[in-house]
Amino acid sequence: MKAATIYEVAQRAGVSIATVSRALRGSELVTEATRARVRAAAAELRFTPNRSGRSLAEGRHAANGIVFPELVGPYYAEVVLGYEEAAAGFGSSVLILATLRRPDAADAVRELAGRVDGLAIMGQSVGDDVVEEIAATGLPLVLLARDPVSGVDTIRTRNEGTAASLTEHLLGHGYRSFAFLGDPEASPDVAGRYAGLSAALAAHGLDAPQPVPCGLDLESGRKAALKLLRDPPEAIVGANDEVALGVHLAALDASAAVAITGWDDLLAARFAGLTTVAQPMRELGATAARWLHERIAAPPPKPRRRVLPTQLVVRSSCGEH
Amino acid sequence: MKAATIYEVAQRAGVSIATVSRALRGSELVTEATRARVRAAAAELRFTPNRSGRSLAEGRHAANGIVFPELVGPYYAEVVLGYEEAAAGFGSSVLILATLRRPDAADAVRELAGRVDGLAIMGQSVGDDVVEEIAATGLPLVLLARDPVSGVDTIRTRNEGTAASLTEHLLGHGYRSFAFLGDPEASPDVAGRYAGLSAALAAHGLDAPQPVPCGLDLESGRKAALKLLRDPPEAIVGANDEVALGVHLAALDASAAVAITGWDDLLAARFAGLTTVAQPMRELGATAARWLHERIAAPPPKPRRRVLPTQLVVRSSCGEH
DNA sequence: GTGAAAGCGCTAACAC
DNA sequence: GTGTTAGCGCTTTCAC
Repeated sequence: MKAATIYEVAQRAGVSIATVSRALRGSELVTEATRARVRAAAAELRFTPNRSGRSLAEGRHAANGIVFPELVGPYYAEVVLGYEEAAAGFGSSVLILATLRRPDAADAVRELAGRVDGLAIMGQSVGDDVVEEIAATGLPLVLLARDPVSGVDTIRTRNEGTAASLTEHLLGHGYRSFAFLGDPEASPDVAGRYAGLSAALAAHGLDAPQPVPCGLDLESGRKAALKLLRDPPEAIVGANDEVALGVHLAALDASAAVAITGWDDLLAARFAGLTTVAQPMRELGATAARWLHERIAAPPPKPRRRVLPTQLVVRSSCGEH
Repeated sequence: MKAATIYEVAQRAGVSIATVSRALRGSELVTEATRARVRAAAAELRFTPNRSGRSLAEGRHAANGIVFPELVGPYYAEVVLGYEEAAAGFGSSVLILATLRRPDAADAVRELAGRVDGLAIMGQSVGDDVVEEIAATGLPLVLLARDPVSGVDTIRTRNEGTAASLTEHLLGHGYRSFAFLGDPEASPDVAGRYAGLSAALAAHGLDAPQPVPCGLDLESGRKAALKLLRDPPEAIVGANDEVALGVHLAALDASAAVAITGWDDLLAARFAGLTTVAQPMRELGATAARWLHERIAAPPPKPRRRVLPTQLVVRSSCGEH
């Protein structure tokens, strides 16, 4: 059953396609009588305006996109869902794209860019070169959890400050030997957390440990911990909760008593008793959608920057209280 | 900076728009020399074909959609991500839509239907009437985790059988008094789980408990448990992990010793030691994308049905082993 | 208030 | 091999 077009509705209602368009979109320039007739015809034909035709004529997509790196873990899902919720509130549909492991990630992002009125791009998804290229086309953009690119809006969550607080807390427990699991090179978030740790240690006259490069998933954390636990430090700071939970499992297996902290405050962290840092992930996504909406309506003169607050969540994994 | 059109590329390369189209889409009917010239012109202009124009001309969107009810919890996120991964593999973009709490959910789904070549619709999102209406337009559809609708593909996960196994396991622990938290009326999944519990109890000459209606989130589970724990049964079967984890928290608070089970095997379940049932959520989404792809290419004569296997995951929350 | 007609940017017949 | 041209379905002037 082919979808009905505006022509068929027009014919059935005995009017022109222009009138159908006006009637259905609530234009003032139509008698209520004609409008009713058109509505009836449209209903009978189950008419829904073809989106491509409409977009082409209007010159806009009424859709926004979000690009994120990974399919794994609750973190990105939360951001995406916050984004969707806000975008839907503005009447925009949402296109999602996960890039990691796709050899053609840049192409996929370019293609996506052609389907939307605005795009949110998260860290670890595609390089700054691609971001700059797309920004140059004039497409409204907002960067999430990644370093700013000239002229583009950026929203991040606080890393350094809270990492320092976290470190202070661990120092308060009396720990003096630390390990950091995560690769500062791989992500600005991780870099910020490591920097906060280093700064706080330095403030106490302690040297920062060499970071132990480690993927941001549970299994990577567990494996990295297996080695580390042969000669365990007093405290292990994971770059995120999944890593920390992996360490937690390894420590349980090895019956090792070591303080562990994470980052993100996943639901699982609560049940593992993991000391961690809560991030407003949903709000991160929602703010992105809102900024994009504003930028599409009226580009602000200057690119905006925002750092959302994060909060230390102390549980039992960092030691007795 | 306005996006370049095919006309500008054509002019710059000194060819017709048809040649540009052919050259860029890899048609055989173009000299390598012209192709190179066109490519160069396109690159200089940062040309990306306008998606609406292309869709309109091709009569397809090269995009699929997925509709799910809620923004909360890892369950839906997993399904969506499985869907996205598979759809991207087929060259389809993915549009997502969360319906719950939106008064205009049906309209949003209709609108989405007009943007895609195929649509996956999950349980609890919109009613069967909307599904039937959209199915009638001929749009390829696949239903996820919900009761079948005439003529439409459906994929579910096994509930009854595994719920019975779970119940047998609890009976094996010696428990004879049970409570079920969840509303069978609200979801076919919950209904199936309750039915499996009832059947297994009946097989042992036991009456099924009245289900305790309860939302599918942690807080609902916790609140429902608060009442229940005044006169606790030996075992509490939660309709999903979030509910069960809520019960778990309530039981900890009340220092109540009661067996608890969930459903979904969230990451948190592992750390709470929750006995639960693992569902192939990612595969659920991926299968949906695959079926949609197949149905768009060539509609199968009969609607397909599939029930994906689920697996009992025994941990400590159901008692000592 | 309503209709005719000109695009929006692209693909694909059809000519040459 | 390449160009011309007719749509794809819709919105929106411009006439009447």
